[in-house]
Amino acid sequence: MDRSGRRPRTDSVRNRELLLQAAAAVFSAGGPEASLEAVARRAGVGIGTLYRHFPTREALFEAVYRREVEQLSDLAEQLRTEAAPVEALRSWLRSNVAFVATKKGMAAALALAVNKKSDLTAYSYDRLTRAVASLLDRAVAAGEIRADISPEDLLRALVGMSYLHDQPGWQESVLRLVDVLVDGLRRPPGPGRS
Amino acid sequence: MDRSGRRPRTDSVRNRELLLQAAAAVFSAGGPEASLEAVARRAGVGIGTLYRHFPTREALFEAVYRREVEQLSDLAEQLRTEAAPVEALRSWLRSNVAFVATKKGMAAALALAVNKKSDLTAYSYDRLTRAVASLLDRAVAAGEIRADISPEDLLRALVGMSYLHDQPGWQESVLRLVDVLVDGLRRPPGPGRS
DNA sequence: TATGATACGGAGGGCCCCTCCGTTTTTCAA
DNA sequence: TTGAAAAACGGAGGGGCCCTCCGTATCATA
Repeated sequence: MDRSGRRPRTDSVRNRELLLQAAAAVFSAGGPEASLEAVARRAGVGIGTLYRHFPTREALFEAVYRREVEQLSDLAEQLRTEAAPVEALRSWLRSNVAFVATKKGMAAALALAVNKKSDLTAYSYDRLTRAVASLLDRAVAAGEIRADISPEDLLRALVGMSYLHDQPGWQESVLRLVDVLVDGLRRPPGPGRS
Repeated sequence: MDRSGRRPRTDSVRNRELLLQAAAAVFSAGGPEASLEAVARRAGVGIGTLYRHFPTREALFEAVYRREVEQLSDLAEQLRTEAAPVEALRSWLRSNVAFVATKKGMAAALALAVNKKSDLTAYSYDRLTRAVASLLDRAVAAGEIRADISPEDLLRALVGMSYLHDQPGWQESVLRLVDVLVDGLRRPPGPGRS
């Protein structure tokens, strides 16, 4: 704690910055070598220094992401005054997708093993894709829903929406989202954006 | 390999089954104690036996999940002949949500640290939720989209949809799904299911 | 410059991953 | 029934990572 009026030590400030940069680099690369010890090595500081600055894995993650999150927050503010309501919403959602794109490697690195699923999904997704495809194709053939969404896309959207929820009652919200998604599928590809 | 006509050893068959049951139990519980060594301990076999039956973490995961995946696949076949097209699709999607509910603990366990995000999301989601809420509220106020979807739900849906994609070109499919989602939001809460 | 406050580094205990190989169990033929 | 070959078992052990602890080094102030 720096309750006193003392200035923070310069080496402390410098090391904190070094650690943040190293963490961004190491985590973005992802993979198994994304350990906290690797971050410390890359920053050129001892492991103890890393833990003093960021007591938990999550603390480090949060510090690195904070700036980017604020960027997205600012973008929303900007869009709110510069675009029509629905288009502003759509535009922000789209920016968020791009944001996740550049940073998902980092998220995977934090999960330590998330990106190892390529072999797993081979069987599971193939099987489930066939299942959903059989339903999707029939609905499309009946002319009741749009035809430009693939079963893979739909499946991933579904699993993804379920995947991140943790609160009690999350199932209700996912079911509501499923209804929205289906409503969206119902109309033919409308006058899209831009 | 058992290229010969020899019967498989009974202890081998028994241990394989013990391991599958132990893995389901340990992984469902999730948490940090979901190590492969814990699975072996619970099954009452040596760690070497586990690795002989399931050389990789993914092999064990796949074996446990195979039955449940096939169950979902069968359900689709059944629905295909017993319900109207769109309702069959919706119904299957909903069953899938329930399926993920019971098994997400296992998925988290395999990722080793995925469930540690509760503290992380506190800040990040709060910030991003405010951002999306500002846009959502305005669109709702303008009467252009339905009002029963919370910003939290929308955000999680979005992140989730992005989260599971790995193939090149995944961004396009996510963007397409975002369009579907928005189209779905556009109409007022229609004549929902059941 | 002296000194107390602050930060640094890395050794070390614990847990886990995965491999390797001596030991035990099982199958099958005689 | 018996015994030898085949198959499977178990766990020690090397390596890596997590995180803590504390003696040492550095910095801010007087």
